[in-house]
Formats: sequence, structure tokens, C-alpha cells
Amino acid sequence: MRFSKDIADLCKEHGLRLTGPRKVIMQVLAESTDHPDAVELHRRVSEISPGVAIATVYRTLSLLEEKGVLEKHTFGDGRARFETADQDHHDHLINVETGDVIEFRSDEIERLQDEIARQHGFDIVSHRLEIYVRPSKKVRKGTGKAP
Amino acid sequence: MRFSKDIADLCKEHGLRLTGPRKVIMQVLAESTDHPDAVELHRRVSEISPGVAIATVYRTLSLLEEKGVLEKHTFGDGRARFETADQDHHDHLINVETGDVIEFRSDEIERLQDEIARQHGFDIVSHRLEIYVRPSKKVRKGTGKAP
DNA sequence: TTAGCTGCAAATAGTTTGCCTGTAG
DNA sequence: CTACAGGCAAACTATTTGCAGCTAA
Repeated sequence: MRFSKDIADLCKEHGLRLTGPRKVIMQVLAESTDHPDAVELHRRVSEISPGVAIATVYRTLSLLEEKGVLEKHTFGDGRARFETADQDHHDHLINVETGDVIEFRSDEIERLQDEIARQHGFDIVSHRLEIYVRPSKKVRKGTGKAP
Repeated sequence: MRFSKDIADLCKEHGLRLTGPRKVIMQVLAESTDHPDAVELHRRVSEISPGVAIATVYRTLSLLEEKGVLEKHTFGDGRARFETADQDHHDHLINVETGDVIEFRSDEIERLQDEIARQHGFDIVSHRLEIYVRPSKKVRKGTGKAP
């Protein structure tokens, strides 16, 4: 997960104090390649800095969401997951067998959504498209997914 | 919300006993035009039959979901909402100002999703598309949405 | 009769909050 | 110095479960 700028700068820009817990939490987020939920994030943070309370993780996450730095997602399983909001918009492909989340983007789908909203007399505020998938049964060379 | 068949038949078909609480819960579901969550459903059920426990509502809902009669949705707000699974597939347009949920379907979007999954070497298990919208600012006759 | 239901209350899981101490700026 | 943060534990919300009595088939 990549932040648009340096952690210190991000805090400064949004009027947040650069504290120890915050540094660690944002550091762990920055180094995550997946979409961890708050509990998992806290677990990772605790490995580096055992004293950090999970309440602090939640407070930091909602603060960052409020500031528009992070986006919250809920992939159907009750828990909230986060990712940086500064990058290009994308949707998600969720592998139901492994839980892996793959990002993708389709301008054509975006355009169709816009059209549908307009047809109903609405403007789009945001949207969420999640495709739950499993590896294709058909053997095809190049998937790199040998069982 | 319309069930594919009579409540009694549905129960029989899935080997479920047609009990008082179940009758009321399914009745209320059948008469709902919105997508109530378990707590709201329990509230409505209680108006008709005050003794029904919310645990029974949850148990009935997950039982019906398990049997494929209902589909569970989570529109970002922690709570699970349900709708009948027998009808044609559709996606949701959520009016963020009123909370109203409007159903729609776009074969073209469906087709594109399929294409994307295939490109990544996956088969679609299911998907979820939610477009969060607000009434268009542009005045257009015929929307029937006078503020 | 009896496996399947139910109500009740207690248990979970995820998340939020109050309070009082700690510290970045 | 002091307003913002953090730790801790209690509070909350949504949902699940154990148990003992009830009932549809």
C-alpha cells in the first residue's frame, strides 16, 4: 500500500501529530501488500511495538479515512478493511478460495454505471464492484496456478 | 419481496417445519418492499407476534440463506440485509440521502464482469455492484422527485 | 414420540467511547 | 504549557450459541 507522500508530511498536511503509534501504524500500512482489517493490522503493529492499543489503531484508521487518506471497504465479512485513497480508482476481484484480493479497473464498466445512474435521475457519489471468483476449471497455460 | 412459491411449500421443499414464528417471519419478508436488516425485521415481526425472539429471526434467516431461498447483502453499514434469491439477478443503486435501495440490471455490465474474470483466469462465483448516488442536481422533468 | 424449533440469556466479534494520564509541537 | 493522543477497560452493536422446554409431523 503506497501513500501519496511521506508519513510525516501526511500528518503535517492534515494537522495530525506524528506520534510513535501513528508512525508504526502507517508504516505497517505502507508496507502491506494486502488489505488487512483492523485486528490484523493491530497484530502486525504489535510485533513492532507491543504497547499499541487496538483502540489507537481504530482511531488512527478512522482519522485517516476522515481526512481522505484511506478508504474503508467491507467485503461481506463484517470486518472493515482499508486501502490508500490517493491511487487511481479500481474495483476488486476476490478469490473465494484463497481470500486474495486482486485490483482491476474497467473504464467501460465505469461509463455504464454513470449511464445507469443518470437514467434514474441520480449522480454517482461512489460505487463498489466486487467480483467473487474461483480459479477457472479450464486448464489454460500461463495462469501460473498449478494445484 | 416475492418468494418463488407459497411459504408452506417452501418449507416443505427444504425440510423445514412450518412453525408459527417462521410463518410470521416469512410473511413479513414477503410483504417487505425494502431490504430490512435482521433487527428491523424482528421489529416488524414483533408487531404481529410479540413473543418471537430475535435469535429465531437470525436462525430463520441463515437457514433460508443456507437453503438458497434468501441472499445476504451488506451495504457497508455492518448490518446484513436480505432479499429473495429466486428472482432475476440485479444490482443496487443506493440513494445516500434517503437510504433507499433501487434495483437495476445491466446485461452489458454482467458481460464485462465475466470478461474481466476470464482474463484473470477465474470463473465468477458471484458479484456485487452497488452504486451510491444522490438525486441529480440538474432539474429534469419527469424524475418525480421534487424537493 | 421425537427431531427439529423456540425463547432466553449468556457468549462472541468487531468497533467505539469515557476517562484520565502522557507528550508533540 | 496545553490541546491533541494514547492506554485501558467498559460499553455498544450485530450476530451466534448453549440449554432446557415445546411442538409439528
